[in-house]
Amino acid sequence: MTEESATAEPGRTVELLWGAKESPGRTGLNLAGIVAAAIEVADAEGLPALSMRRVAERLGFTTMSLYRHVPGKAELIELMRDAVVGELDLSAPDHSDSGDVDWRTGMEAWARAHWTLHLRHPWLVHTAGSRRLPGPNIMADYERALQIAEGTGLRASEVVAVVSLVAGFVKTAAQQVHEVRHEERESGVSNAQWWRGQEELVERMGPYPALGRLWHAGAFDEPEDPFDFGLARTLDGVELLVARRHRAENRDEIRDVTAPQPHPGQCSVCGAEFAGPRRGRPRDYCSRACQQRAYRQRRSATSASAGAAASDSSAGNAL
Amino acid sequence: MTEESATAEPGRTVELLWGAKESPGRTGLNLAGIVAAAIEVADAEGLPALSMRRVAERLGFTTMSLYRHVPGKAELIELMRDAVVGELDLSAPDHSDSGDVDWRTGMEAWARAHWTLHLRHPWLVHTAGSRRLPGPNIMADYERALQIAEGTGLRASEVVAVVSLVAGFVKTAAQQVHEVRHEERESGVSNAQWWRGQEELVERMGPYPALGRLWHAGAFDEPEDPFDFGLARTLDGVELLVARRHRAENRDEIRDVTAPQPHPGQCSVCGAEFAGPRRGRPRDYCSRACQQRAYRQRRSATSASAGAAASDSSAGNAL
DNA sequence: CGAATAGGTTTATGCCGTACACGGCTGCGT
DNA sequence: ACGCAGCCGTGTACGGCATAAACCTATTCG
Repeated sequence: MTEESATAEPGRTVELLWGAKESPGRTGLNLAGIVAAAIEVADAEGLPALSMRRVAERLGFTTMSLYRHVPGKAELIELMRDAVVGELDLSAPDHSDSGDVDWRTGMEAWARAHWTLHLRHPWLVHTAGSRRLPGPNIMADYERALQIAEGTGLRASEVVAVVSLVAGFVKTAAQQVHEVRHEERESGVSNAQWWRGQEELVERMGPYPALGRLWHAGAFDEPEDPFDFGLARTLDGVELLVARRHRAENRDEIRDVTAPQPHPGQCSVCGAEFAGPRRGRPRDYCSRACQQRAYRQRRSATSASAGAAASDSSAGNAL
Repeated sequence: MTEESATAEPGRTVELLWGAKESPGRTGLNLAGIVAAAIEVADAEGLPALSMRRVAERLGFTTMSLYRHVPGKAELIELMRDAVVGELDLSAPDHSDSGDVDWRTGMEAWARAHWTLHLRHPWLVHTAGSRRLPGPNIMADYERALQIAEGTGLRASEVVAVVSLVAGFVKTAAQQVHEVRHEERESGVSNAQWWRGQEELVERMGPYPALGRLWHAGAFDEPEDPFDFGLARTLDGVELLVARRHRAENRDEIRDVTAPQPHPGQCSVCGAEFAGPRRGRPRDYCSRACQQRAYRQRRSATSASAGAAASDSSAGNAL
């Protein structure tokens, strides 16, 4: 998986990524052509099949000729990443209405755009996304995501974390789907067929009661769409945080002012709206059940993470 | 990166994973030793440094000797996966209290256990997790996760999706952290240092206003812990779904969750219209009798519906 | 006109996974 | 006791990989 990065001067690669002049009239090899050919190979045959040889052959040149234009394979992949991110449409920033409208629809659109990108270029999930030298397209895309996430009104560090979370989710979902697809292709057995074939196994060697129950309930016959399901949960989770923050803010304001108003509330656990008491302290939860849930949640949040988990930071990757 | 899997009979590998007898008295090479050595190499030097040669050297044998015990590298990695998952502690099933207590703390514990596993074995994120031939430890762990997720009371397909979501999140979070760590090691520059070095860049070539704002707000100096933050959001998202389901059930299935409805109601059992209370929670039933009918109905409806024809499906990976 | 330079090529090095043929050992049926 | 089969470790070899270094040739520029 390559893994090695630019051994030479970093200035060279930044020039490749950002300079991008490359007089277009030339006849022979050029950077754009190499990158395009590499993307074609990777799209068609996967990252492991991507080699300098294959790219050079496709272009009708010798292997080593590529090295006149690209420092090495790692940099080539970096260039490929930036190139495909350039396919994304960054338009529809916040065109109309109010300024910070609806971070959620924006975030969802961003996620879905990346999702289709991953479907088009399966090899993306196997690339590292180095913090070093993010190309211009990647930077623009990251900026876009941050702008959207800023609409949540969360703290700066949380905004960044939200973008990482959503980007990470998309990547994982793509990974999972491609895994299944890859195995289907390789074995010629569709996933459904495979699970059906496992029926005997599941039933016979069944010290797996839960798996058995779920299997019999059809969980694997009519599965949830992993992307839609996961994205909804993830954004719900973010939205809940946002709602809690807003509530906390508004609470202060309202309390300072003359309070008695029939407080319509929004449950800080399930988000449902409910009619609060007309006087007295406004309720936080729509039901005893949600109150209990919140308690458990609070309790579990106190447990420190066992792992060392270097506190050094970890801003890292968007795409 | 290998990518190829068992070209030979699949029966062989399943035997390796599950058979595991391997009379322990033998002096020479054995499967367990090979797997252990491979794990040591991968832990210490990363997956790309893992080669059959390196493993063999560490054991004092020739490269080809390994092939007497393992069909190939792909299978060796599969064995490594299963072996490290075996390190997990599957205890604390649902020891006490009521049956379905607190899926959330269970799920969080499961996630944290996997998190430390990924910190201990960074190469895990680069392995595929094939649906074929999951080893016994992986199966047991998956079963465990499903059991926990069943506590949500969600539908079968959703339970599976929840496990995939959480497992995927852990993997992604680990990936992001290892990426950063790897680059730090490689470049000798800590992440914080790097971002500080970017200050000029961000400011100078700043068509990145959001990035600039967040940077100045210290988002990258004191970032959120990506694991804790993401896990909380993810589980919040799931919990929201659970809460909504409970509310919907209690309220009797239909009816929009967000619409509290004006007071005059229509009995959801007999359909009769009736005048509801002028304030407080609107009633769902026109009479105590209908309420009771609904209860009985709900109780008998516990029987699961049989899954129809199998669609494409996409169950996939846990770990 | 001479020299520098950019672009493409050739050759070589050292990794990698693994196919294949071989040899020594051990145990079993005769 | 003998032969033979099977297991286990070995040696050699092949094709593929990234890439370092030297080389060859036009074009360009002083």
